[in-house]
Amino acid sequence: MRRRHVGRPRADGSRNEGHPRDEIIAVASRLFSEHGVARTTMSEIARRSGLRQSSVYYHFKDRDQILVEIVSVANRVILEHLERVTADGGSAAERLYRLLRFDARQMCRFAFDINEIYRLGALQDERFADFWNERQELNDAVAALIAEGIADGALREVDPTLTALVLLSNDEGTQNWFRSMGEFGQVGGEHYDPEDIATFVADLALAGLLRDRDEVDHLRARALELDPRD
Amino acid sequence: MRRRHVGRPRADGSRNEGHPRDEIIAVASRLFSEHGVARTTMSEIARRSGLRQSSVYYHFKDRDQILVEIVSVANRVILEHLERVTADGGSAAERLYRLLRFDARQMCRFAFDINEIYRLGALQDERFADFWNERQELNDAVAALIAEGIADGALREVDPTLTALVLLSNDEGTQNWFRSMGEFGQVGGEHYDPEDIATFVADLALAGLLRDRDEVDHLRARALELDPRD
DNA sequence: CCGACTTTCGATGAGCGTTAGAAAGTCCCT
DNA sequence: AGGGACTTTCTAACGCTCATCGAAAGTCGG
Repeated sequence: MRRRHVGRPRADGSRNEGHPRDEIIAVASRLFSEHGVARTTMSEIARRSGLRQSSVYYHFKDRDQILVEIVSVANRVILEHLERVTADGGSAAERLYRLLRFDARQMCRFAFDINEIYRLGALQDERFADFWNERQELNDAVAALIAEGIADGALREVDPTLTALVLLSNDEGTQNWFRSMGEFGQVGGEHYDPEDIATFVADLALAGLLRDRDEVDHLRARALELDPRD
Repeated sequence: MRRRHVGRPRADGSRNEGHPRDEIIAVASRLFSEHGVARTTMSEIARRSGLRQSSVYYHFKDRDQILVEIVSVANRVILEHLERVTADGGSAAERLYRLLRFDARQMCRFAFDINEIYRLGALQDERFADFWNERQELNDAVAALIAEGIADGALREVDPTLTALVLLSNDEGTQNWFRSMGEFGQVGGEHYDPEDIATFVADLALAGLLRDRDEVDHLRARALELDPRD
């Protein structure tokens, strides 16, 4: 049994089923996505949540707190997929392909910009600590996958840590132009969707890493089978 | 013959040889780089330039104007290198390798963050128009290089435009973690410098694109010879 | 019905980017 | 040498932002 609307009523009379926190997160997420974090004001977030500006601070300590809440989802989605991929088994190369493709797709689809976090979050530790830890976890997992692939002879001999960093940041970089493409319509008259891009990025990465490059077709087929378009 | 200190003297008595514009650009560039664009205030820029806050507006229309001035350099440096590479001749694959490596190196070295521009500049056209046009020019050039490489049989058959976008954004993505690495010391206990990273990124890209992957060693050797560490 | 708790409000303050107009010099012409 | 034009900087002010504070308006449990 849930209490019904405890607390002072809102000025505009609106009521919110479920936690206002969630409503704020949803609204902020969309605004951050549309206008960028820097150009989104607390007033705007409050207004669209049916609240006065200062009321948002009852639910969140400050603006960055909202950000943290949103971005922590990003890493978590990919880490979850990592677990699934691990559970499914298959060769290291196959798991790597699936992870990279999923990550790139996720980046393109993600409600807003991971790159902005690097700017806003890089300095102020503490609050973003969880984010960076999970990021590190992801990076270690990819590095381990690469090391495994090298060990079993499927991949060329590269530095696993460096390669993991480069591959993950490739995915993030992809988001840059994909997002601006959305705003400007197309790039160079062509249109690409997240599926195409993600698949191509994964293809290119493994074509560069595999000893036997013909293997890529097989990996792609497996990935499309196990992680279909949703 | 140059006039000596026309205009009202500064409050703090400081004098500036050369144009204050250049001083402001230099100061802003460093601050943007250290703290990010979003967290750099006009007061801080002014203070370090020996000016009062509002005096900066005599030299620049607004904050973004300073940004535009700085970032326009980024594309231009790479476009210049493109010209040099074109003039030097060599196979399409060789020119592509050199361009990618230079771009990645440039990104790591660049005083501040290209990714932030995508966020801040994406929406407000006009002022950033030149930046985007030059970016497009670069992209077209890379796509043309790839097309040429496919035509002469050196590269696999890929979509030149899509590949160009992905490769360039890879370079940009690299900057993300390279920069945060610098702040946090190292990543995973390892240390990488821009040369290593850039060379690896170019290696990986061409290993994925070349039909004959053994060719990479040759391309790398040529690139190191023609574009030595500076 | 009353006190405790929850949620929102309105008022307020410090700090930001930006604008406007005055001020303090140099330069050039007579 | 004097004075007007020009250049560069200043001080003062405005409107907007994020954030804090204490009061207010409801529900809940006894």
